[in-house]
Amino acid sequence: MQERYDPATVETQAQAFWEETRAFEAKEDPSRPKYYCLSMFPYPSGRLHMGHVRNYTIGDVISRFMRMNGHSVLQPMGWDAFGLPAENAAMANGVPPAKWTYDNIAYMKRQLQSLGFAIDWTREVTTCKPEYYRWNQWLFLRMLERGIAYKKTGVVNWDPVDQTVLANEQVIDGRGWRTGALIEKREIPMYYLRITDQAQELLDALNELPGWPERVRTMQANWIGKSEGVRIGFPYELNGERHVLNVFTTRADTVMGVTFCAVAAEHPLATHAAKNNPELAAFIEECKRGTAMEAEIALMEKKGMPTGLFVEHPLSGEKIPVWVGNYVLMTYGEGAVMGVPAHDERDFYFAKKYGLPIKFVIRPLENEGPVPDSPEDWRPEFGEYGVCINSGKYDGLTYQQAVDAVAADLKAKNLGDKQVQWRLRDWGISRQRYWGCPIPLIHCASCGDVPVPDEDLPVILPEGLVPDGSGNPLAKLESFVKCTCPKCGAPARRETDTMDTFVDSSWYFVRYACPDNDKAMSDERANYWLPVDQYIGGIEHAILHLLYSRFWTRVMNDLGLVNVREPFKNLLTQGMVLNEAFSRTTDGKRRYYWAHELDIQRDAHRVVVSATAKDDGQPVDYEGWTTMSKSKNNGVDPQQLVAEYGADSVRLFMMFKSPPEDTLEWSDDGVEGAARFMRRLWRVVYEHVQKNGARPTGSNPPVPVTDAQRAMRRAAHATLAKVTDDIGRRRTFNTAIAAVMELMNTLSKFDDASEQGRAIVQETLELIVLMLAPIVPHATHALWQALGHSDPLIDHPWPKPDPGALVQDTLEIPVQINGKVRARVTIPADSADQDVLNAALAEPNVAKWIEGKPLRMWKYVKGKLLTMAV
RNA sequence: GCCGGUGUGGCGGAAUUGGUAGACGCAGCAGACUCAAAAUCUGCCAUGGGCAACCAUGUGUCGGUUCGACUCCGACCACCGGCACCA
Repeated sequence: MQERYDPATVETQAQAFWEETRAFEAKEDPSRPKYYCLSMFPYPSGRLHMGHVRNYTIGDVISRFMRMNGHSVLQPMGWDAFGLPAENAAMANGVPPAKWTYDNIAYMKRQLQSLGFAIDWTREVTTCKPEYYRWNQWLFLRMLERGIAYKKTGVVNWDPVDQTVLANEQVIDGRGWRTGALIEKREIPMYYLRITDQAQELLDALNELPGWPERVRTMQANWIGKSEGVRIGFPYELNGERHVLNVFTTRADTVMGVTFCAVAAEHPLATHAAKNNPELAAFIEECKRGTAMEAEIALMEKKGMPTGLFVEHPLSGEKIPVWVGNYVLMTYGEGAVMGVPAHDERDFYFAKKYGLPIKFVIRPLENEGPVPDSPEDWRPEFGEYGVCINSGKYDGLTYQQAVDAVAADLKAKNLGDKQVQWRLRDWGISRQRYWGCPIPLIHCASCGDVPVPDEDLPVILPEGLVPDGSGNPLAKLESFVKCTCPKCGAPARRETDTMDTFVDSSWYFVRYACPDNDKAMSDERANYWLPVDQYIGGIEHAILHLLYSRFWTRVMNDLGLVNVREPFKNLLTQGMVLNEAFSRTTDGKRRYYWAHELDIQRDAHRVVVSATAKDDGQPVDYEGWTTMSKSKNNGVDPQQLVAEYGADSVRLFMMFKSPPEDTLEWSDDGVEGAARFMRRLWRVVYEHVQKNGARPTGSNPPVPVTDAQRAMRRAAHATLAKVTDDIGRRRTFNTAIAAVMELMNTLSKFDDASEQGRAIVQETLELIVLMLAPIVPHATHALWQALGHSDPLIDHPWPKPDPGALVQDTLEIPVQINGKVRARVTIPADSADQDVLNAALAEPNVAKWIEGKPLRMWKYVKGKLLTMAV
């Protein structure tokens, strides 16, 4: 054993050993319980960022821990390799997305290997390779056959200058990121997957996922958004024909308070009314400008304009004006809403703004006073449930009674009924982009949309193109587009849209089980490994990716391709890694600065006071803590840290800094602290081995004879019990590491050169090495050998605490009087409650605080504390 | 705007089921070792009062439940994630 801890040597040796013994290759071993530990695969953006390091270290700790606990563990890795950044890089550098992507993959793979993750690289999956994405295409065709995939129009962001569809991310303040042109919404044909058919099951099954965080289940449930209400039809005549404008509401009890209806700008009624109304046509055009992003629409000023058309109130027969509202979403329900200004806040302000009547039809239950006449401002109680008033035959009914009565009356008139409405929309998978999986369809003038026959799959994406920002380069590549119709043989055109990259990531975890199968999408090996026992990834994926994966897995299950319906049994959502960001905006363009490009002034609390750029001395803006991202120039390169401190110190620091589900604020301080701990651990083992020799404990644990020896052994085994629980159940690696550090501090103070003392030191060091093995696998691999063991640590069984070592004879119990600790008493561990009280009353400080006052109550919480009230 | 989350010393965090607030680490201060530096080791380290024992205050803000609240309830504030074409 070397005297000095040299991470570079130790890590090279350990990694060479794992490689020689092919230690990371997962086996379908029926004799052991399986454990599938999956981390969300990275987008190959260039280099690993700290979020990846955090994610994959968590996965590696769990994998190695489960392996030591006797499981056959699969920990795979792959690349979410299609996507927009490759096209952006291509435009910036003139390099095809494929080359850029494969170069990045090669670099990032080396980085992952240098961090010592126990990944089975024989199962590597890359989504931009035909042998992977052919199965996207194959399953898409199966969905088409079953009507799960279908075609309809969808709304996209249109850049009128570049004549191209933009992603939401490429729209900045309503303008195209490259052209600066005002963005328009545009409707184009797209392919959709009927995820809404599964809405009820996707919602119900959330209750069967106890291994998922509550917050993720809540977010998904709200996203699916089941609401039970009433569909209400407002009849109207148009060109002599009778039509019905359908709206959905959860407040059918307020139907007699309707004073207007509002439709989306894209609604047929709006289009009709605009024909002879240039002012309205202009307003509709205005509504169509701006982005398709829901968040921006929600923040817009609510605007409207009357169509001049009226509908009939289905119950009162009143004439109700129809407005166009920029806040009405064509995608929710039927693109129309009823307006009840008296009982809906948004309708209230809309009515105030445009002088529409406000009719109160609900009185709050507890309020018997008069109904407000024409209030200036909205009050929360207006929106509460109550009793119907001014509602004719419904007067006096409560919420549920009124809803039932209104629904029944509407049904009788054939103008509505109770209805379940979902917030969830079908999944649009068409992207007007080059770097993605081609949608396997052929457009024939006579046969229509014709699926590519299975034997012609995969439709291969040509890899050499370089997009220029003016639309999809595939559409300009005649050799790709020109083809013959598989049905009639006539010349035809190939679909040039590609699939949403969420398709790629919706089933990659299946393919890890059988990446080499070129005959089928999945096979029996998938049924051995699935479901994923532990999934780990960023909280930002809590809704979309996880919901799509759940949906896709159900489709595969229905087709008999996998035998699970839920892909992920347990989910750990790690928090974001944050860093400070600095930027300067000139001429509307924002530039982000690296910290090393700045002089940063901080106050005594290390809070940034000001910052100036080194190149021009001018101030830059401090944006505070935000997620590390490439665009913000605030990422930290793990490679530099690994080179300086070693992989183990980086891993230790990432696990110690924060609990895995919390955000992690990056700081350079602390990696050094982790390295210090590693050096100290190394030195303690070295000194012990030098002094006492390496004599493995074996099956006969040391027998303590002194109190100090007993205490030392108890500390070691109590720590083991805690660390086992922290890693195995709680997943709080930070507290596990803290406990080991504490044990190291205790061991440093244990100075005992006797035979028993030396054996206890040996045993404690062995336990420390075993407990840290999943977290810092390289150094512990070497230290295990130094302690005299010849078996590989990676497969050594996880130790169990010795119950005999944990027994305590006496306890120190805090004594509370009126909720404040006033003394501590030392008592035998098996004391009766009354004896503990007597011991406490004998304490001078207790006597002082009681001072003859009678005890109102007292209680001994066994082993924890004694409390009394006077 | 809607949905979800977070808030504890100078800093990251600990307190697992309502039971000792501040474990462990970072930074800082003091000392030891050294010709010196680095490395290492020891001690101190919420605020106010006190020589000390100890006392008071204290977990974003305001209020409540309880013998006892960081933990439960209500209202509010700030920040973070998601909002369907970033991944």
